[in-house]
Amino acid sequence: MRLSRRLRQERTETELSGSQFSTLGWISTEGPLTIGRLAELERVTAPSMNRTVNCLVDAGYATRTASPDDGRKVIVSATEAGETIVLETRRRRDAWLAKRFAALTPAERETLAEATTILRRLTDQ
Amino acid sequence: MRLSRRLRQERTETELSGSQFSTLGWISTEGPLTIGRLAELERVTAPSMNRTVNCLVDAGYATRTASPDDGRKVIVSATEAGETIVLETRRRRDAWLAKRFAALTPAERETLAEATTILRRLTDQ
DNA sequence: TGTAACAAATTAGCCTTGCTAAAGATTCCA
DNA sequence: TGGAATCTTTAGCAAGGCTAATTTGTTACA
Repeated sequence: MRLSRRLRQERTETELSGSQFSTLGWISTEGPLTIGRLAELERVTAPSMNRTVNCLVDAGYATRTASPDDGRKVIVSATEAGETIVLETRRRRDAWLAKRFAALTPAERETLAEATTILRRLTDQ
Repeated sequence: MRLSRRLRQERTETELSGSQFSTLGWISTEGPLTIGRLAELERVTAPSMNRTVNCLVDAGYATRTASPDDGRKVIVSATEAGETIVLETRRRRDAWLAKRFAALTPAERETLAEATTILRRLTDQ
């Protein structure tokens, strides 16, 4: 929690919020996903995800399309601007972390990588 | 972020929120602290911390006292009820994590412990 | 085939907890 | 002693969780 507050301090005004960026990241790397699936991935309720997607659509970073096979579902895709901002933001955020990471030993970086894997397994249970 | 959302799902209704519990934890283990110091420890602004402390005081888990050496400062201390709930909540939360941790190897647990140390250093810079 | 149950998204409204700006207190120092 | 600095507090805003209820579409079965 404290690390994410610290990272938030590094965010510029024009950037997307944590949830928005994380959600856009999913559809950027996994391809188009439904609201329900995104909610599941972000461990958030469907209404919460719906609002996040609204923000992304309003900002021009994502689009909603009806699912061809099931009219209840909505497919969320990243626009070109969305893909672009994911890459740019990642690059900019990495800059902050990269400075810190540069001060770590390779062994320490490896420890963080392993911890990430373990934590992901814990949350996915 | 996703892990903390997952952990939030394990919280019962009567329990304190994440920020409240974390703040109470500081004064429980570090002893009485000022609002400003708590804000710094939690990486939050003073007004935000002030509100968190209000909640704790209203709930009977903490008390405000004027600093004897500097009238501007306010010392926040844990009440007996506060100390008690920190211990109880920790025990209950640990139960959830403990089940998951039991499934880890000693080496994996060690990796998480090391990662914590490294991350703490990163946030404190 | 018509209808009832179910499923997915959405809307509405609440709460917590960040924030900034500004207002009190109190202290420090020239 | 008066003004700047420091610490807390108040007020008000925004993001982003949540639940409950509504809408729309699908599926199952009598």
